[in-house]
Amino acid sequence: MKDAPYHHGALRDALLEAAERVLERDGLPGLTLRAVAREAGVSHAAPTHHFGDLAGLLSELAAIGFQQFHAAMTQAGAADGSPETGMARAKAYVGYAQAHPGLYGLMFRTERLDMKRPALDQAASASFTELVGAVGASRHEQISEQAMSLDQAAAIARAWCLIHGFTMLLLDGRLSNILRRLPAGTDAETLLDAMLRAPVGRPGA
Amino acid sequence: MKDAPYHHGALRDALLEAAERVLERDGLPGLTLRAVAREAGVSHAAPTHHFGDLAGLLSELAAIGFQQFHAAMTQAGAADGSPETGMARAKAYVGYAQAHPGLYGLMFRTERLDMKRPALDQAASASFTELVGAVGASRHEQISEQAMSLDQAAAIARAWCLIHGFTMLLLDGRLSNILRRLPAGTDAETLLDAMLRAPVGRPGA
DNA sequence: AGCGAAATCTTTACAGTGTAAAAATAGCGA
DNA sequence: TCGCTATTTTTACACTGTAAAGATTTCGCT
Repeated sequence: MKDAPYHHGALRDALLEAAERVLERDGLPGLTLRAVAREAGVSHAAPTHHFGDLAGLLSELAAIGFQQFHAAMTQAGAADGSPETGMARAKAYVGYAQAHPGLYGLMFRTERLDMKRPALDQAASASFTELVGAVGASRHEQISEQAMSLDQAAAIARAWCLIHGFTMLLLDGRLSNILRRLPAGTDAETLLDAMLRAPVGRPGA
Repeated sequence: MKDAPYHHGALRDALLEAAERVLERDGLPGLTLRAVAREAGVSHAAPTHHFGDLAGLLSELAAIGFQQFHAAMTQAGAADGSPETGMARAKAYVGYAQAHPGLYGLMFRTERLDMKRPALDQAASASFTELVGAVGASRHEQISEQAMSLDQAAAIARAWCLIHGFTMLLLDGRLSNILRRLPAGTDAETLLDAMLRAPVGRPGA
C-alpha cells in the first residue's frame, strides 16, 4: 500500500474524476486547473503533462459527459419512433442535465473547449448521430447524415432546439418565471410534458 | 478642452460603452474588469466605485442588452398575433443575437450576473412580459402574468425554448453539423424558417 | 467666499489563476 | 548498472478580482 508515490500511476483518470467532483461541488466557476490538482492531491502543474492546457482537461471531461449522456439516452429506450419512447427520451435528456448541471453546461460552453480534440469530437458526434436516428425513426425513415433534406434538418433542429432550449433555460433559472406562476406544485417535468404534448406551428401560433 | 481631468464626469456610461466594445472585440473571455478600465483609459480600480464588482458591471451591461433586444423585438412588428409577424419577430430574435453574440451570451450566463440588480431584473422582466404578450396574441387571448394555465405556460415555453435553443446552438457552433449537410448555400435563416414553418408534436413526432 | 465632508479616481497590495521552463524523481530497456 | 524517457514538482511570470489607503475634485453648508 503506497501512500504517496512520486509516480501516481493512473493520474490521468484520477484527475478526470477529481475534475468531475470539483465541478459537481463548486460549479463551473470553481473548476480550475489548480483546484483539480488540489483535489487529486498533486502539484498544480501535474495536469499539464496529461492534458496540455485547461481547455484540454475540460474537453476530455466534456467528452466523458457526452458519453454518460449518450448512455443515459440509449438506456431510456431504443429509438423505435413511438411517441411514448420519444417522450421518455426527452425526459431522460432533461433528467441527465438536471442530475449533472455543471457537466451539461460545460458540454455546450464552446469557448472553453477544444472541439478538435478527438475524444470530444467523437463523443459529441455520437450523440448527434443518435439524435438524427431518433428523429428519423419518429418520421419512419432513415436520415442520412451525409446529405439531408431541408425537411429532415428542420425536424432535427426542432427537436433539439426545443429540448436544449428548455434545458438551458431551466438550468439558468430562467423558467422559474413561468413555474412560479403556475398552479402550486407544478414542476419542470410537468411543464416539459405539456410543452411537448401539443403541436406547435409558427412561434406561438 | 480638458485632456485628462481627474474626475471623468460620466465614467459610468463611458465604462459601459467600453465594456460593450471589449465584448464585441474580444468576446466574453476577454471581458475583464481591467480590460474595460484600460479601454476607458482609467485605472483598473475605477469601475469598482460605480459597479461594486465584476458581476455588477456585467449585470448592468446585460441590462442594456435586454433593452436593446427589447427594442429590436418591438421594432420587428407589433404583436398582432398573425403568423407573418410571429415569423418576423422570430427572425429578429435570432438576428439580434447574431449581431451581438457576446451580449446575448452574457444575458443568459446566470453565474456571472447578479439577477437581483434592479436594472437587470427590470429589463429582463420587460422582455419576458413582451414574450408573454406575443404568445397571448397568437392565441387570441390575454395571458395574465400573475396566474397562467398550464396550457398557456406550455405555449410560452414552446416558443421561447425553440428560439432560445436555436440561438444558443447556433452561437455555440453546434448547428454547423446540420447546416453543412444541407444543400449548398443553405444558411441559418433558411433552417430557422423551415423549423418554424411546420408544426411539431412530441420530440420529433 | 470659504471650509469641511463626500464623492471620485489612483496607487498599492494580496491571493488566486493559467502557463512555461527548469529541476527532481521514477521506471524501463539495454 | 547505465542511460533514456516519462512523470511530477518547483519556480517564475503575467494576468485576474478585490480590498484598503491615498490623492484629487466637487458639493453642501454657513
